[in-house]
Amino acid sequence: MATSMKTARKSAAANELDDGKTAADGTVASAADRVSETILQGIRAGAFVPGQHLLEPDLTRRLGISRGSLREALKHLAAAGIVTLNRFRGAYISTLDRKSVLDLLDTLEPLARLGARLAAENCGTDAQRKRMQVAAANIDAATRERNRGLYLDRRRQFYDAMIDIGGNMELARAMPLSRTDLFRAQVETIQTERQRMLHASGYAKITKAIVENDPVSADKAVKKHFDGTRKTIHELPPHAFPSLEI
Amino acid sequence: MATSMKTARKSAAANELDDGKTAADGTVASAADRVSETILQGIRAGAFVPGQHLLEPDLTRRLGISRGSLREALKHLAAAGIVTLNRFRGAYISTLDRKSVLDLLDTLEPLARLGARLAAENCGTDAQRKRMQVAAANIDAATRERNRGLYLDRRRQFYDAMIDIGGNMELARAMPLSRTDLFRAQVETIQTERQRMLHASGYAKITKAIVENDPVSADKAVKKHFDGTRKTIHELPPHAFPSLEI
DNA sequence: CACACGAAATCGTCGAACGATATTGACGGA
DNA sequence: TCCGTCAATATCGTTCGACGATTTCGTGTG
Repeated sequence: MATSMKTARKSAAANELDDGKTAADGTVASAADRVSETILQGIRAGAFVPGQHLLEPDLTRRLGISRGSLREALKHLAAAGIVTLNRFRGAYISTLDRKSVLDLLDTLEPLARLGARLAAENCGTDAQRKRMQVAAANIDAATRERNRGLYLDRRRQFYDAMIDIGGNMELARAMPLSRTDLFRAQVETIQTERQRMLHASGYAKITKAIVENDPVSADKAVKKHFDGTRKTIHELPPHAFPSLEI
Repeated sequence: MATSMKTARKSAAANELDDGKTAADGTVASAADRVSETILQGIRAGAFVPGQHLLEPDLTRRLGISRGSLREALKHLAAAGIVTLNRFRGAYISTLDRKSVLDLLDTLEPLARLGARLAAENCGTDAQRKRMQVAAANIDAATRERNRGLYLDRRRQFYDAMIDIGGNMELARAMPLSRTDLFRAQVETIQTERQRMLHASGYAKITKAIVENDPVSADKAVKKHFDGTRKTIHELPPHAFPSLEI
């Protein structure tokens, strides 16, 4: 298992990172940051699967960066819980069992509710309302297209918009969104169509409450959203949560 | 300013880190982890102050580690918001303004309340009750001793105990405790004696609710604790929050 | 077939090096 | 005297090569 992009590329054995690309704020991202983002993106797109072993020589060659920069990136991802580092055994994409996922939901929920309340209180300009509505529409479109990578990207963008508008930047740091990407990537391929649609529809309700500047409804919509996700998790079959020990 | 440990040591120009020390679970900590912990500890103890410039050559010499390991550690701390990295200008201990602190409190509060509820639900054994009571008593003792470094260490241990007992390890990852250490270190020297005592007394009330397995009271006690802290922040003079731009 | 042994693979850490950028201070002209 | 320009320095970002430590795995032996 887990050798999807293994043989995909052979020539041009370097740099599939967006070299020296600016990071939204004009500053160029460091090599390690680009690696982190590439791996995260790879997880969302399904190129990296939970449990997969990340080999340093392989990655340095494929990404065209030095071992030092790669190790910085892996360290960063390990701190975020995206990869697990085993001394002398290497890095693995983390695997979440059912309890971890439920714990993650318990942790994320109050933060998401806070974020939604703040966004609802703070969504004052037309540009902000537009941004939320576009983000929600994008999620909806990706859901209908059944494009899993796109869906996870846009889900992330939705949260980013909500947090931005809310204006509490500490929240952006604390919310375990990357770890949630991991869990979503693990679940996305297994859940039923109905569960997928149900989950996607939650974002529209949250958006509605936010653009109407209704913090109470926004809070409630997020709560319902999480309750639904919990229900889905309970319904998932055991094989959705690999038990293979690291 | 901020050169306390500068001249303290002259010979044995290396390794004030606990070499190869085990990290509670038997595994030896990596060099970068030891550096992170040393810097964090230095912040709590006051050896590093917000705004201080961290020079790589200086730190590698003082800590006795390579530049690569140091940079891994700085990257980690930057991700946690403890230090700020400026491209080609180096690393600085982060500085929190009043809004950031209030945002941090808003973010931390729901997580702390969740942690307290879980701990209250889960505090079943005598050992667990004992651990909470000892942690609370330790905070109290450090407060009376007016030992700021000790107080911050034990405050951290209190939260660790609460989270451990609660059993939700995602919470441990998400709670911005290190960033709170930063804010506490910034505030600790400025707040009045009354404010200090008031804050410290909150932990006893939280502990009481937890050992009595009363989640509702635990939640309420944490809420009151945070309300008190917010009040303190509002009362603090402007000079408690450096505005010197990085 | 179980077990010991050794080779290969991989990781953790270090040291040196080079280019890129910010900061600093000197210099000269208005 | 003051201010702008330019070179020197300090520091960072990144890469490369090297060494020891540890795990993993294949092989030979009893």
